Amino acid sequence: MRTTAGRPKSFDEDGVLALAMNYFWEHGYENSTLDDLLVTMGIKKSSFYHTFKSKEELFSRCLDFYRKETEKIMMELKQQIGPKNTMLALTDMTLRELKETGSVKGCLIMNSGKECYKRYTDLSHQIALEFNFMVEMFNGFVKEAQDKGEITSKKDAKIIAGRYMSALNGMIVGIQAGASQELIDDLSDNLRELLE
Amino acid sequence: MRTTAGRPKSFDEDGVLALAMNYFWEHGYENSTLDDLLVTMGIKKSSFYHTFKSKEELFSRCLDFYRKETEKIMMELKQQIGPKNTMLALTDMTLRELKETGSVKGCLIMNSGKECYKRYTDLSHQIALEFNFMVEMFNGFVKEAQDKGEITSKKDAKIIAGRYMSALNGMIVGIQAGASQELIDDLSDNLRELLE
DNA sequence: TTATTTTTAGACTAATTGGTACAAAATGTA
DNA sequence: TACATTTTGTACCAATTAGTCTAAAAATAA
Repeated sequence: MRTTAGRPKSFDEDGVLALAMNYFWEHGYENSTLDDLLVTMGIKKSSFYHTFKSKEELFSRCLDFYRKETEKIMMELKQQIGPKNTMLALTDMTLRELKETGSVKGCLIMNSGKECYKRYTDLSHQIALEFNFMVEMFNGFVKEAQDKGEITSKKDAKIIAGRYMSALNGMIVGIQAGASQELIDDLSDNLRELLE
Repeated sequence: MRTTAGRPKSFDEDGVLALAMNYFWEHGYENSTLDDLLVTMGIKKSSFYHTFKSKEELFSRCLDFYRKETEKIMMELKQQIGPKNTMLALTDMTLRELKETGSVKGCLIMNSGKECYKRYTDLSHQIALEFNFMVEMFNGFVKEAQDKGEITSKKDAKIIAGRYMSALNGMIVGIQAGASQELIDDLSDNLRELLE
């Protein structure tokens, strides 16, 4: 199946993409320097620019990678624990991350939306697409949960999904701004109620 | 009342603070360069460093200024339209800003919380204080609104206030990530329902 | 006037940044 | 072998950044 001549690529593109994505996720776009990313990815600068156009293009591909990866993970989880519990798992994961590491990263798409807003128009446009893609996925989850009777609320699935996402993001921003444990506890109760 | 010798300060400290605060609010902390800020404040670099220790200290003072200013405005508004309507005004102002300018800035404290999180520990600590100060203020508003019968829900005021703040921030992040008008409309409906 | 302080103005620094250029070595195919 | 391609290494670049320094002018009090 190898048809091209020359030295073959020694690194897996998706592999380094995953590494870069996690670094971006942890540090944000602008706060990730190219040198940091290169160390993380384990490749040299010349090698990087041979494969990727720029830091921005790398980030763009990471955003896409993130959304696809998230979707894949959620779909697999849905098979195991059902749609409602998969959505609740997002809240649980956030709370567990906070307990175990002392901080929360939040959703890469949301973080990037805020960071790129009104400053990187190309990225913002892409982020809007990824965001709405995720909204659609959540809609599907809620719909399925309603069909299965996991969610008894007769509200429009779109409304439930949107409010849940929004409330989750609100909680994350609150945590990052310094919300008390008491407030965090109540906000997570609220999240669970939203899926009843 | 003037006792000190020497040339008197030609600029009002609160005045330039307000100008800097608005610039930070629009552009964020790191994306506001010192030169931009100096132009905005209308003072020279030497003059700036004579009065302020550093960019970080300026920002710190702006955060404090913002919170106090916000509180003052909300207190005044409360006198005119009552506590519940004052809280609802935050949502309305956000929606109006979006309609009129095509974008939303969000709350400076929240924005800064995200930007400084795990990176500027001193600022993060201060932001947590400002944040919880605002939470307390909102609690007071809800309590008063319940006493007046503007809010009929018997839920704990703390819970209502926390959920409202969180939902508002969730909507703002959503808008900045590219939420559809349909979603925005529903989230603002939700915000109104939270204060019933 | 004299002492004190703030102002402007401009040059300067040291560090960081994303990105380019180039050559040599490595690793494959034909 | 000849050719193609990727890799490493290193040097470099141009721009941006927060902050320092120095000196002279301006505005006030005593």
